[in-house]
Amino acid sequence: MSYTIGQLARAADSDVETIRYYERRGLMPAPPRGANGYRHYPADAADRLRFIRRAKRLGFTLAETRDLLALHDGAGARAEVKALARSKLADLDERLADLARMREALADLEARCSGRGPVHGCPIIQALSDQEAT
Amino acid sequence: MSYTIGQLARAADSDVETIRYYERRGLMPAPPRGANGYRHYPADAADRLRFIRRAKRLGFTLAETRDLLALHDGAGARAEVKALARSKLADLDERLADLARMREALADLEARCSGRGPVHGCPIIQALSDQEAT
DNA sequence: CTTGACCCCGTAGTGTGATACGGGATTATG
DNA sequence: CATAATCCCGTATCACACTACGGGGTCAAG
Repeated sequence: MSYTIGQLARAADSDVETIRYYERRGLMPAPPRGANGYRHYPADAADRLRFIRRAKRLGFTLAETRDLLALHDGAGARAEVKALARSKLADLDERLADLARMREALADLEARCSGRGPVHGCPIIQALSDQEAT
Repeated sequence: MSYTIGQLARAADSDVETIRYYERRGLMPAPPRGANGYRHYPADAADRLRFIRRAKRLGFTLAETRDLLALHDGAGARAEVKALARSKLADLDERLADLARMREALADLEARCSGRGPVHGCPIIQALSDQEAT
């Protein structure tokens, strides 16, 4: 048996509109249609949706996930998968470093703010207003 | 003397369009206009643009920065500034934790992938395809 | 056989932070 | 005085990942 799009959405804990969106974006292949035009999904379509969700959880964008799926579908070498992973890892490291820098700067300011009295003299506002700093 | 929008953009290392955008978004107050309709900015407008840039570097969104500016402009208590900082700190911590989790999961997978041979059997693809995992 | 659930499609809207475009007025430069 | 630079405005576009809407066809249950 095959799924309708609504059944697939329920089976994969996804959403009809999202599945149609993934089809437009090239992540889900266009399935065969019945005489009424309805999409008929094979059983493994739900796996593909889960694959997409897991890739997203690892930080891959839909475009990158599409590439991973293409690799999964058989075209290419394992080296390409590793390269995608490595590049995403570098991306995550960069974002982590950025966020960590923000966090430290803000934590320092927050610690120095008494939280009492008027805004005037608040070290956070002062730091943001600093004439000197860029 | 006062700045035209272009002079202000140069002085604050910003951009004419960005300044107009900040005005629309309520971060920059609408300045007085000349007879020709041109905006005339006071000298401290450049400080305000720098304030915005610094707040962005600390991770505040434009909407949050608008709130910080309102506080800076005199309305409110220091406690509100500290509360905004704390809440943004919590936000940053959450994003850091999310990213760190992603990073660890992906780093593990990446380390286990030989990078040689066919995609079939690749631990990264296998993890994404796992029937069991959510 | 009607009603409601489901499906189709294309298009528009969301939020974030800008950036670009096009047409028209004004001002500064040579 | 011509021309280049700058200013005005509203609207559109970008990336990202959806989500919603409107209008119409189809299908299953009572």
